[in-house]
Amino acid sequence: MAKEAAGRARPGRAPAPAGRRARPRQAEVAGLAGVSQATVSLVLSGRDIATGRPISAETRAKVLDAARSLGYVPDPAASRLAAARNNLLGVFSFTATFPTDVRHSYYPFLVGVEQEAAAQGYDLVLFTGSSTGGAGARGAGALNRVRLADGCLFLGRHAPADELSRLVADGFPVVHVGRSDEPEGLAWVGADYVSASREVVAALAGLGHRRVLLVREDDDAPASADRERGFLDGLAASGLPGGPGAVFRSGDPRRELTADRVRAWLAEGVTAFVAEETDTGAAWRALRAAVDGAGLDCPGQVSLALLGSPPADLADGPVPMGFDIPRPALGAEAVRLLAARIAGGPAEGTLVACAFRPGATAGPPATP
Amino acid sequence: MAKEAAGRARPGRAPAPAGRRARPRQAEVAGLAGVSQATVSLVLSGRDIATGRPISAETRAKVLDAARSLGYVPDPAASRLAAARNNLLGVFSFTATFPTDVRHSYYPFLVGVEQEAAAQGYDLVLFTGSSTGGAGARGAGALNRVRLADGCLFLGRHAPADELSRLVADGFPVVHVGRSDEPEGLAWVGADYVSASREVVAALAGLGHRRVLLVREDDDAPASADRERGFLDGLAASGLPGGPGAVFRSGDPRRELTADRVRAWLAEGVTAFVAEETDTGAAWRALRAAVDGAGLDCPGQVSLALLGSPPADLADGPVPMGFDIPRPALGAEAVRLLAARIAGGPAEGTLVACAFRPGATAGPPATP
DNA sequence: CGCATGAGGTAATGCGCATTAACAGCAGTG
DNA sequence: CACTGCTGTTAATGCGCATTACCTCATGCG
Repeated sequence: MAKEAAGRARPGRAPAPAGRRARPRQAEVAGLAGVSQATVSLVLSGRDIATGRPISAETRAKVLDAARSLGYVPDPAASRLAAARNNLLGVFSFTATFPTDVRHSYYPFLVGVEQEAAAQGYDLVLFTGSSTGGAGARGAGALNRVRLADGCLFLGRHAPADELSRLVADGFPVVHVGRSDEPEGLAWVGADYVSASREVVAALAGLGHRRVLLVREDDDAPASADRERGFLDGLAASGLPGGPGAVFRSGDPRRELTADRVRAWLAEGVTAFVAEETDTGAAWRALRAAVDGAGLDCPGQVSLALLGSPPADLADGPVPMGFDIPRPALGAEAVRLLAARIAGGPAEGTLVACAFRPGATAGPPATP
Repeated sequence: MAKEAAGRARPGRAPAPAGRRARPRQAEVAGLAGVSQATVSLVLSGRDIATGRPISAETRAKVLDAARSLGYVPDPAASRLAAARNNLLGVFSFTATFPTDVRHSYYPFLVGVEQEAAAQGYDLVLFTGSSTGGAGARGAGALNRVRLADGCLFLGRHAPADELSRLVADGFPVVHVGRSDEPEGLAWVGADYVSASREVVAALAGLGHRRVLLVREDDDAPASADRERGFLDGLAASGLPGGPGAVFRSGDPRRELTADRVRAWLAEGVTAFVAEETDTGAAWRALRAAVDGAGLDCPGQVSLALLGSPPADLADGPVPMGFDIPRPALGAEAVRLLAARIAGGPAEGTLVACAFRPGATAGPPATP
């Protein structure tokens, strides 16, 4: 190449967006220290020692002095470009509820996610519109935005399997928070609803209950299926009657959960009710409303349990028997798994145990 | 491997960190579409229309199809390096408290930030370790990480002015949530504590109170200073006695806020107390404890007001007179300002009004 | 017919850093 | 004394994208 220093207009960058200048680069540090840019990079990144690259103490000192005196700070964009990774983890949520509700289920995860991400040296990218179910989450290919990060966490009961499978197939590191078999090869961390639900039934059986009924929503998320399975397992383990008659699906307008219906169940010998928790808390609300409507005393005349934590707006009532989902722990575990996947680890599923909560809504069955 | 092409061994990057499948780049999109990388860049950035570059509709379509089918997404680091922008907004917090506390002050902002960011077409980067005061926040130059984003929001009462001023001086777009004069030229959005506090005092004066006392923490954040100023302004406007005697700084062990002290003030003619809100809620807690300890009825014997919203764990008590900080609105406004700064706008300060809350802790003064 | 004009696109370049082959010096060996 | 093995440093290269100078065709026009 010939005439450069001459008056040739050169392509490439424009003359710098006014105001943004003055940041010293490694090249300038190198000039001041009288070494090459490569040496500066080696010294400043400490890669000289780590990789057995020998750099004399004298050179090190010169470079460090020069860097300090110029106030050098590395440009993260450049570092990340050169290193082919950006230390960014994505967070994307499919929970389509308004922010006020989301606050209660989404944020506890985030607490754990953030702590563990910090521990692993990652920053987080929140894909906007995802937690609010807004425009950002819509449209085919919207999920592709997440490829910007080194890997991504997905939250929510109903993940779009087809969209996800594309990412998984491409080998993009993905971890779903919540058990999921849908896209083959998807890594996930989930709460162990089966064991936890079984434990709740066992506790009720231990109190003397012989007929227990599950109220669940008419919705087929894995989380609901797991609770039902644990519930039925628990009945079987305690020798109690199971089968379809032990499960009531609410949500259907023709099968409303009314006070009358509750009275009818009691007449049939049911002494305890178990509701599943979801992000809306609908099943638990309906159950409580029906029991209150029937004027029943709890736990005097009827025992109640909730397979999860009560929604925040019902927090003032008596603490229900049930279990707590360790959301921060789940978030942290998800980050660990994701970091492992980014490093080339396998796509496995992990269950995290829930904590049993005795509560104050269950007692011995009433003797008629 | 046989010497490819020209047989020259080439330095530069290693052959990609095993397992990490390369994200599609513009070059691959170009290959699939049968055009050059430059064309892809032009089409995908929409720069063709904006700058009057002519690109045929046919070519546009080919490029867009290819990009979609490959799931192309631009590399933020590369965009940033080449063009100095990547549609990412940073969020960094200096509030160094444990997550449980943070939950109540940090998250409401985030709700507004996320909504507005989505509206403006930005995704968010949460710099980890910042809100938890963890490793990520430590060390000089830790703030430099935020340069990855196009601009950054800073939250927290005590921003390190020296670190921030470097960013500001370099022309990096920064907005602080909370009024701040510290680094010259720092843009901020803040709640109008002065007006809101004045309004609370006016309300008390309107009820007939003639001596009102402010309980504040021994801490010199702008937010505290503003409340005090509004309080004193309010006293003056209503012709009530102000001066240092109207303000009590708690926090000092020798000046504890005790029941006895409260009784003494009442004897001196004080009939109402105002406490400032901070992230810990210490002043309000201390005041309530002292009043309760003195066995005083509120609002029968003494009126109370809180310059802010009550901490979540005290939410069950009577709603205090005071004002609510519109945190989501503040967050949204901060994003708008930041977007404007990125676009080259001025570094201004903006005040957002707080909503007066009548509450149930203030009434007419007791007649002795 | 010769040349300007414009449309549609491509080649070349660099952003700031990390990486590595290659080179320069310099002691020890056979 | 050529040769190998070190140690310390540098030149060259590319990461993925944005930018702009420069091509190549048609077409219009005096």
